[in-house]
Amino acid sequence: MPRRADLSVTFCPVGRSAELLGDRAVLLILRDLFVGNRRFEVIAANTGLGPQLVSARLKLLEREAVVERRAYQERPIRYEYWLTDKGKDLFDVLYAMRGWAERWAYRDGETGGGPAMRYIHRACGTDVGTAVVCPGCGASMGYGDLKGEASPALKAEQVRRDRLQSPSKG
Amino acid sequence: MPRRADLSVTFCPVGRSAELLGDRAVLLILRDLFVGNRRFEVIAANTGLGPQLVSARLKLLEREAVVERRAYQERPIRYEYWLTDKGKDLFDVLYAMRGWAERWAYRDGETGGGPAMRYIHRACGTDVGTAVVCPGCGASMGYGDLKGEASPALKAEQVRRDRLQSPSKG
DNA sequence: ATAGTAACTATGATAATCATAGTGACAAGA
DNA sequence: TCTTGTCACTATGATTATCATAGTTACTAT
Repeated sequence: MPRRADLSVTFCPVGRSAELLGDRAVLLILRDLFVGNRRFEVIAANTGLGPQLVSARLKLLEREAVVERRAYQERPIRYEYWLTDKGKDLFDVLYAMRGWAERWAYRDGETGGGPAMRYIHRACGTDVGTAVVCPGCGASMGYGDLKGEASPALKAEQVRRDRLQSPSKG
Repeated sequence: MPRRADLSVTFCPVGRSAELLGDRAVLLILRDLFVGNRRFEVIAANTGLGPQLVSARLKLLEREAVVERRAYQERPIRYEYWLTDKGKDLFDVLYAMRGWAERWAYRDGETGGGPAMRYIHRACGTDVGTAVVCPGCGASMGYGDLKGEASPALKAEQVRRDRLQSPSKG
């Protein structure tokens, strides 16, 4: 990122968040981490970002204590990236972004009727739509309380991405 | 922005939002619009962004129907930028960003004890902290239901910014 | 010895951002 | 009329980030 005026160090909380979140690559990587994609190659493939960008952003997220690198095997040593508590607490932001997109970012019928991604409140089983408070039981919901399910259109896209990455398994 | 792979057209709702919101300038401009800064020069000064960037992003936001340009005077013709309904609906995202920053982005005592920005639920007068449901009356809150008040530290910073822009009024 | 896998790093072209300066249309005062 | 001032931008050239592509490292499996 280009060097910026020192207005970048601000007391404004939105400004502070924007330093980290005002970056497409960061948001896409966070999305993947929330969905459970923890490995470098998977994240790179699913976000469509080049490996240098993924590498740079994961390092940034680690430095910011949003993400934590854990070895999942020795010999050859391989790592996964896990959200920390600080990272998991970004769920509300991503969930709000998703809600806005569901309401505004699709043309009619583009997703085949329903939302692009459905969320079910684990505790009571209701489809929460884009609400932040469960319309079924009234509980407020955070990370872990919701189970996401991709629409057929989104699932199909994910399969296409996998094919692109490993054509041998076609 | 550099040309990207066509993975940018995705069915993933977070991905769609990220196309617009994954940009520091966009987030800072939106913040200003939510705070009530609607004029070009004020936005440029308060965000610390150059006029070309502000110009480019306002055009983008207008194209995306998030923002609407309205003349506030003829001769000489001058414009203000107003959030549309689609724009106002981004409040939840910015509010979630603010909440995360309040919880994680400040060192102890940096803001002088309290939050950088306080929000009061207009309907019942309680300080909502970083909650999405009013801890006083239990109502869920959106744009317009909350009144923001900057902490002394943040206010001081805004004054400094004004001084920078118009030193004559020092 | 060869091929494969996962997590990266290196390179050069392209594109975005920055600081700074300038433009156009008008108003207000000397 | 001439100068100064205001607001909303546009223009320019240097700097920096991103992209596509290729290569590296360290192993395992055949």
